[in-house]
Amino acid sequence: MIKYAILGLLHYKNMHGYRIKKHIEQNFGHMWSINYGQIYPNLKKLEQDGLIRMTQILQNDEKGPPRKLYSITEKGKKDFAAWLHASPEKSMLLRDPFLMRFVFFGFGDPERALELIDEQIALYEQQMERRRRNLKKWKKSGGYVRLMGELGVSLNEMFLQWLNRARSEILKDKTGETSHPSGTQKRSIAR
Amino acid sequence: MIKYAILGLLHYKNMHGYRIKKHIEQNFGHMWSINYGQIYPNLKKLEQDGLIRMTQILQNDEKGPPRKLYSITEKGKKDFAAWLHASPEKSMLLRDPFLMRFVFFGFGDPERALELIDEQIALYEQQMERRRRNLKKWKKSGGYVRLMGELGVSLNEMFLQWLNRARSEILKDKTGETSHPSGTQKRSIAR
DNA sequence: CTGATAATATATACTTTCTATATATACAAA
DNA sequence: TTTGTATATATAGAAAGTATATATTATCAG
Repeated sequence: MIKYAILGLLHYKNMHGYRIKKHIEQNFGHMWSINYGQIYPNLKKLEQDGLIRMTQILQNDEKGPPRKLYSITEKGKKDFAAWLHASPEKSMLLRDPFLMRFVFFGFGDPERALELIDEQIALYEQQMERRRRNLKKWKKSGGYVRLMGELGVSLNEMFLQWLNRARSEILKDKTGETSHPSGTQKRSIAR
Repeated sequence: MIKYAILGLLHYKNMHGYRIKKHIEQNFGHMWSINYGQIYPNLKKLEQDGLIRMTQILQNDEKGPPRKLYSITEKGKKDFAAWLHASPEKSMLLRDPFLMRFVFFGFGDPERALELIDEQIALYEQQMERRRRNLKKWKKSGGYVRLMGELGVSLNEMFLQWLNRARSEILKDKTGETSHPSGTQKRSIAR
């Protein structure tokens, strides 16, 4: 999929790897983060396959080594268009080391569970501000990119609400019935 | 992270690979889907590291080849507990081939974009039913697992709302100003 | 002016995750 | 008897993600 993120960005303008990473993080980087170790091998492969081409090496006028500017080829545009109009094969994938812990909190210390929830709340409140700021920038720009930004804000809001609800439920359970903590899992998995 | 999903599940009871996959999908499989190609190599590695142990080979009373039952060791429990109480290193990752297309819909055919959105709406309405059904089962079970199920439902609801909003906005844009489609991206990426 | 630090940029080795496919067992149906 | 289907394990290979090395230049401290 990184392949198509790169091909898509090169529709806007010619870019070098470093810039591509910045754009990926700023545009659909709400829930995405990418690495140089993913960018450069992909650029190499795409060039080998003739989907992109290195057009020029720019001497960096600020600092650092020269930039390798890539542009998309006709073949690349065709490949991208075919992908864009195809029905997505796979569905949404959400992976979160916090949520992975959450389902198992019943095996751990409820105090620590609450601490970790508070960490998450703080983290996503911070992120919320950043996302709202970015949204203002996108208000002017193309519809799809703006809508994507709005999804990021909605997701963040929903998650914060859920975290707060979880927090108060666990707190209630802990103080209310210390002898029968419903959070203590034994064989409570659905079959 | 799959490592800890396996170690976590083995806290409930001894299991074989096939059963572990089913449980992963049914418990936190809202946004997760796992493959045998991820299960068996992990079981192998965990056994080598002494975190789990193959306790018995059960002759399958239904059909198919014998099952290899694994149990968690003391070392495994210690490793799991340390992970459970640690602050998560990385943050939420959302990867979705539909959303990846969505940000680039401006480079494609708006008609097709609407079709793909409708596909997603149909898909998530189906999923919504399944999730609500599962939620009823979890009402009885442990707090954390149930809360996790509720997150799945909230996420699904929010996403469906967003899809419908996106749908009507794109439709409005298309019929309203055919000469100035705001969906047509040129250089509308945030810097 | 020399050396340390920081920002820009590319590159590669390695690990984990994911996909695809092969193999074995047994029951049921055609 | 072959074909299909459900159960179960296993492995090869591709894609994604992490960690780290290297090069270039500006800036600032000593």
